[in-house]
Amino acid sequence: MNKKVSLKDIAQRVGVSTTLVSYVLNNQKENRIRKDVAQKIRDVAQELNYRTNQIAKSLKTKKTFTLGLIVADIANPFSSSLARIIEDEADRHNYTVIFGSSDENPQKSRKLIDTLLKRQVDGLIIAPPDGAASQIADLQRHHVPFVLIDRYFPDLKTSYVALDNCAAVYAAVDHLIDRGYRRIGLVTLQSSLYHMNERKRGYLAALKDRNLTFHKHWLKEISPDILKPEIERATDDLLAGPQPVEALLFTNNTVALHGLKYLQSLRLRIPDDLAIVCFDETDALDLFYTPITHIRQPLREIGQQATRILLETIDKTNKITQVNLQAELVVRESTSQMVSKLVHGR
Amino acid sequence: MNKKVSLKDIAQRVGVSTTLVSYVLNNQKENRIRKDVAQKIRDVAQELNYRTNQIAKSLKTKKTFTLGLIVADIANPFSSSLARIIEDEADRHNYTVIFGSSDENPQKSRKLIDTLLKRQVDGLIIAPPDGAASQIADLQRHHVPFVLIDRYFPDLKTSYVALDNCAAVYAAVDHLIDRGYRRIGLVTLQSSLYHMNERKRGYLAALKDRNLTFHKHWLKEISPDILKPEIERATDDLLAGPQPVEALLFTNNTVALHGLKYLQSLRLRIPDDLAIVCFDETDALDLFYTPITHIRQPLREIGQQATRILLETIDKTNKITQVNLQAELVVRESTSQMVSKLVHGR
DNA sequence: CTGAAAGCGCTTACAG
DNA sequence: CTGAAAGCGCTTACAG
Repeated sequence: MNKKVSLKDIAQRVGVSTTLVSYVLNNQKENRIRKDVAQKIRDVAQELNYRTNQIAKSLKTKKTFTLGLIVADIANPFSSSLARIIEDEADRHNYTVIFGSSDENPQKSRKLIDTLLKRQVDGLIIAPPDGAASQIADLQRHHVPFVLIDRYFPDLKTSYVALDNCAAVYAAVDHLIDRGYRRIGLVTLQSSLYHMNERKRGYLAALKDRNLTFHKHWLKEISPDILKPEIERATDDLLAGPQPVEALLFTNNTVALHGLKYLQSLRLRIPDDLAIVCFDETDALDLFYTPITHIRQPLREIGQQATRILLETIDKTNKITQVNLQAELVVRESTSQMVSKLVHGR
Repeated sequence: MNKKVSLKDIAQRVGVSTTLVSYVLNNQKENRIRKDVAQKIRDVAQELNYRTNQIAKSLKTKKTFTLGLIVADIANPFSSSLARIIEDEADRHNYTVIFGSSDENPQKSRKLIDTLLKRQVDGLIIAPPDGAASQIADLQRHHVPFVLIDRYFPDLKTSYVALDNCAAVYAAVDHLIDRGYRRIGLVTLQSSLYHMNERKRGYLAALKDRNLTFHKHWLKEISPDILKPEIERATDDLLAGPQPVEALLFTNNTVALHGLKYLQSLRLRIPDDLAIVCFDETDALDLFYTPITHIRQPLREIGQQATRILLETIDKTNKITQVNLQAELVVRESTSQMVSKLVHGR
């Protein structure tokens, strides 16, 4: 790269001090600087194609205007949609974002936090993986500005923006019951993360409140490592036997994707053979032949609020803000009123 | 945040110079430094939880170990999949990545380049929007290390990693003709970007080489701003009249998504009523009731090669590398052998 | 209205 | 084997 032009270069060219150049280019002390000198400085800066060295500026001001974002996997549409919203909101405040994917792995997440902190990001937005509670507690202890998204640790008093996952699933199950379904299965991920437990809790609570006895084989907890085969086996199980489930709820977009794919291959008729609700809204859902009832997270709200809260925290460091948002149940044909099995063969 | 600990803090605590601390922590001059002193320094660094200030280091070394990535839209799975691959490859070389979305807008792309350069990224990976040729030429003139991905400007001698788009579409159309289809439509985006033109060119060349006369109403060029209604109208057009098309090719993932959605709503039978080929592979495709023949880009290759080429360029600045990769046609049921219209009503 | 100087937290050529 | 000192490119309190 060509030697970059610095304040000093401009100063020499104009015949003033770097102090003055700095003031002018930062629009400071405008009333105390001679108009013609200021203009000359601007002209030369323009002419030399000057570009602030943000690194040098940051070293001095101790502010990088950079945010660190740690998601589970930027290739997952849930993460990348959030990333886009955060990017835009950050940009609105002249912040830039560095991202990293943790792959739900606490070692990776720890390494990412370390890397980002070395780079002096002004704050972090983190979707923490299972097992990251201690790292988060560390951040807190060292007064690093951060806000959690999507997941959080109820034992830790930190800022976060998350969904009321229990209520979201509760509403979905309630809806299924309203529509006449009684044997309702849940396919979810094995995880000790709070948000996943909440989804399970919402399911159980809804069944209970409607006086449906829960059969434990209706609840399938899948290992994330061998997602596909396990989802297929779980689905087979749920549909086997004399009392197959009549409705199925998938608790996130990955599970839903593989689940729906498998149902497709089984040539099951939705909702006649099986009603379906999916957690998360994805473009993919639209291509399924039956429009799918799904739980829509307010992604824009999550991303924007997280960014704003983080920026506030960066300014005055002691505030903790916790935001719980409500999901929206988007009702489509995959949960139409149940038709008795004896009749539906039309 | 707590006052961060610096080399000086460690030096004072141990009673040595910062010089020594710097050498030890960077594993330099190891043979010249007393083992016990080195150990003591390491211990104290550990104890104080020291973390290098990468900003200060960068200012001195003029290297940030940061890459800038400009994609069209990080929320689009094509971009985010590439981002993930680039992230991993960069990480393998201890680089971190800052990203930004240009929304196919040259003003945004220019602003992003400016922001990233101010932040002293060591190099850029860019999927340039239509109209960005001059900015790219500027980068080149100022010897900024960069490599283009997905798109490039044939008039500019720059590094890039891209697909042989013409061959990709040619092969797809050829395949359709092999399978008995004669009236083949193309739905693509209005764009003067080379890669999009190449897709069109591949389509026309394939028809020509197989002696099929091209009817210009088979080629629909859609405005990206009003994608959905235009795709619907284009599809209607192509299917109307006494000579509707028998097969349709969508030239990218966004067009494909909207196109398939619309076909779905029309309750068209694929491939009986219409054969389909989509450009780009997405999870979404798997949910369509007929498995879709599609053009698969070697995303891993694109992302990894782009990253590696950029890192090479950063080291020795004068090299230009241009990589053209071949797509793979993944044949599925949406392009099964054509059945004569008179017979297919079984 | 303007500038000399210190300092942000590192690295590193040089001297001893 | 170790350290004093200069310098990366900025900002800014202070002096005039």
